Amino acid sequence: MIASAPDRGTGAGTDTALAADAARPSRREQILRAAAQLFAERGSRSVGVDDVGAAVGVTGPAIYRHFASKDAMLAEMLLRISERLLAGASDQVAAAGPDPAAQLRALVAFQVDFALDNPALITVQDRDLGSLPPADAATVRRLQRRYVEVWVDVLTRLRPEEGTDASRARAHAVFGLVNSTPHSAGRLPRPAMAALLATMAEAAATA
Amino acid sequence: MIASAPDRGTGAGTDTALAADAARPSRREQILRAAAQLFAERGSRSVGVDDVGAAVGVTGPAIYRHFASKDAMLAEMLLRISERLLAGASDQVAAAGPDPAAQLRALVAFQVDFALDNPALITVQDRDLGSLPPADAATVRRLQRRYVEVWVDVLTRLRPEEGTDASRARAHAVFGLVNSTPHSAGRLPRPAMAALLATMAEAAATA
DNA sequence: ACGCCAGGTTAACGACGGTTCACATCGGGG
DNA sequence: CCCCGATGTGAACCGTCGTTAACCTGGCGT
Repeated sequence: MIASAPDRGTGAGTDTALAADAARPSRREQILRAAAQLFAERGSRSVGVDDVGAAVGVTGPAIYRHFASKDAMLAEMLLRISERLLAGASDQVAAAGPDPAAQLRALVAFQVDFALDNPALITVQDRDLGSLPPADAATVRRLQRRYVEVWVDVLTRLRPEEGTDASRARAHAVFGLVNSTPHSAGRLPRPAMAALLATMAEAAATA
Repeated sequence: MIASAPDRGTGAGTDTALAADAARPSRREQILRAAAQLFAERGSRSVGVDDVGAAVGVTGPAIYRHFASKDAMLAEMLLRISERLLAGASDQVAAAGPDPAAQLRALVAFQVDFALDNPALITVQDRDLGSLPPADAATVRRLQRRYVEVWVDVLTRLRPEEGTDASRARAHAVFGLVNSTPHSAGRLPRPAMAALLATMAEAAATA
């Protein structure tokens, strides 16, 4: 496997999902970002390796200097998102104190920000999971499940009279709500969009 | 050997929107339903014509006795959904009287029922639109836009202080919420699921 | 009884796309 | 200065898949 790009020391910069180094992203990161964009627009199976190459100014086969296969690209993409989401959600809950309502607000804000920052990844994640090699798909699904469980825990603590099945359905519904941003992109300024989604999500979660 | 397949054979949730003749679906309808199911599970590009054929007990090329091409299958599928949704929404609004709140409740109930009845079609519609020949894609998008506008009108009348952009974002968010049902399938009994989704959707729409 | 057509079948074709290969290039360390 | 590893290129390989072709068959109208 190709050696990973040199890490920026202690890397103080917060990276948005795929942007490991915003200033001068390695070719590898360029490819991942371009691929995410293309996959989101047309679906991973409709995007050729040549398309991805062209998007970063390189021919198709050059991709194989950085990734073992097209599937490996998709796998890394989805694994990163899942891990980021899970870690982020856990952090938010931990940082929000013991109040479930506060935890929910933190989770919603986190998910809204993530969705607005990474619409392409959001789209790819739930569209192309099935195009992953089974082993990777299983890993991603495990991570996703744990992410959902973070929400389910909070929601169940918030409304103990509902069962966990209802909480799970609620969680999925809230994801669907927030993740609708790729469909209504750009019509509203981002802060207004963030506020609107957060309001709607919290209302739905607690209705 | 199989002149006409046994009647209600396919156990899993059959999508009512594709069931033109529920009692004895024509081979053509069988194919559309099986294809919708497969497309929803694996994405249209990952499903071969042989797979669709096998799902209805024939070989791949037999499909071409009923459809001009694989694309034509997908096109008919998506055109039907879009038309059904638009017609249904228009009817609901017309039948709900002049009160925007009542109209919204009717729209929500309609969308929830449709999503619960046709999870496969819901999934295919927003995943495989891009795999459609451009002409068909344009038509579907036109129908979808008019469907959204039905919602936007109601939402804007309900909260005139918000602009239509916010209403549009709200509409998309509500669609995302309700259409999350394929992701949390079967955990709750259907009436409970319908009630939960309706409650959440109305709360989100009016928050 | 007969022929035709709707609907199937298998085999083959052709295009597309992922992947590999053999070869260029270039920049940096011994 | 030269070798080497990293990176990229164009050509070729090959499997998959949509589609077509040629042939079969069983039921139905006349």
